[in-house]
Amino acid sequence: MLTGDKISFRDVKNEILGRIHAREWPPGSLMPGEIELAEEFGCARATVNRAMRELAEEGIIDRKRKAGTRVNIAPVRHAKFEIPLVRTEIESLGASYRYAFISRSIDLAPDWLRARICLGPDDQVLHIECMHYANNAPFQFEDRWINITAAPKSMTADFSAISPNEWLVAELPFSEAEISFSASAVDERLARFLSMYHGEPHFLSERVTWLKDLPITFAQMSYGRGYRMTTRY
Amino acid sequence: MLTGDKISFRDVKNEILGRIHAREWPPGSLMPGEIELAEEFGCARATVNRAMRELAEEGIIDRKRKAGTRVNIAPVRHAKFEIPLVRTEIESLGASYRYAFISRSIDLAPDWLRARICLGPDDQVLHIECMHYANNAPFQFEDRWINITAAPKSMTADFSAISPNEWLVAELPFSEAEISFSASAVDERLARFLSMYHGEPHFLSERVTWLKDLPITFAQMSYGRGYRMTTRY
DNA sequence: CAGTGGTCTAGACCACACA
DNA sequence: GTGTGGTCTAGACCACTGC
Repeated sequence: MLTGDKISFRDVKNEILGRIHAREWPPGSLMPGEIELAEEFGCARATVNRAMRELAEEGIIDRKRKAGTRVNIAPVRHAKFEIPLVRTEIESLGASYRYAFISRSIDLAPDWLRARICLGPDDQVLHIECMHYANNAPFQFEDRWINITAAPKSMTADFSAISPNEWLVAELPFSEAEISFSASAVDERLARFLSMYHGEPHFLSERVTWLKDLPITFAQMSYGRGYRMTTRY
Repeated sequence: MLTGDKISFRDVKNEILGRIHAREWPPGSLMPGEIELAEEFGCARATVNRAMRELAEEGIIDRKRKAGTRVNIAPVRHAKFEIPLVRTEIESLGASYRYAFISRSIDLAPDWLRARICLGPDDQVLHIECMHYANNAPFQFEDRWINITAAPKSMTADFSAISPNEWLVAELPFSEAEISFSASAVDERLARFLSMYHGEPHFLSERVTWLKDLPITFAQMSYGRGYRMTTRY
């Protein structure tokens, strides 16, 4: 367990993980306190604290004041997915990126959108459609709605040159986002843009972002054939 | 900014975030060092360190020794998804859970599986198929392959009573997992189990887990109609 | 009320990466 | 080399919560 002369919080973490895996501290059981472990490992309590805090963040253990620390029975695993810019995503695949603008319009927010992101009946939205290509093959169709009240500057942005995705990240910080993934069938129009068949399954990502309770944007990203989202943990 | 008499790492974090949002430290710029900030905020360096470390973990800033800390130009956002037991997932929706065993067999690992998770040509696998229901409606079809070499105990488990999902979580720790999501069309057999139409899109989740380079299990989870995976960040 | 984790401090040394 | 972040320490006080 010694990697050097001093005990690192990583050593402590690994040792604890090992004991949990070895069922030395079985799921549901109470682990020793920080002070006790610090003495056993010959390190400061802060070191044990950091190790255990990280394990708690990862969902391996559960900590409560006064009650102590327990090994989680069903460790709720967390998978972390990176949410990059489409361009970054494509370029990191080693492919060339191309952006294509499709349409732009300004409308009263349609009812379904008002309901979805809590807009008033008189709020106007900027509606953009565009495509993202990887090596000139259709990669993603972006259907973007921007709340003009929250982002008046979007009116003057030139979305024929820069994608709304990229413009928003650069211009508008957000405090909160909701993202969801599902599978859906492409309709006839979408099928043409993505070079797919009408009714073919596609991976759909929907995103809403807010800046302090003020809805900024709603987007539907439809991915082309064969897209998969992968992560390790 | 003061929440009490002492400066918390949360205060520091919020203050830094505020300045980044206000473009006081624009994207790509070099931020002051830890010592300087600690002096400005009137707290210890460790406090600033923790604040900045968390911001770095969240992808907001980028830290390098000697080079200093910079605001990320394109903050790579991370979305965290919980990966619970199917049962837990269903119950937390307020629905009743039911498990149904379908089939069990022991075979030489098929070629596609050997290639997928790096098995030898003579390795045997336990193949289980089962269903998970929410309020008696089809929720998920689980197609599970277990590496017998890595998990000999699985041979004697009673998978007609407990789902492989649950058995594995309880019995076999893993050190690493890969998970991926995609959209696919249901084939004829799957359609019957999920009460869907042949060719209908469904959300597909694939998972591989390892224990120190030793592949343990591969699973395909096919979700029923309308499933969506959602998170906030 | 008392015990456990949560956090802050002040100081120290180390490791890495840039010049 | 030298400066910046990375980490450990020893000690202290606080806050929550179960008894």
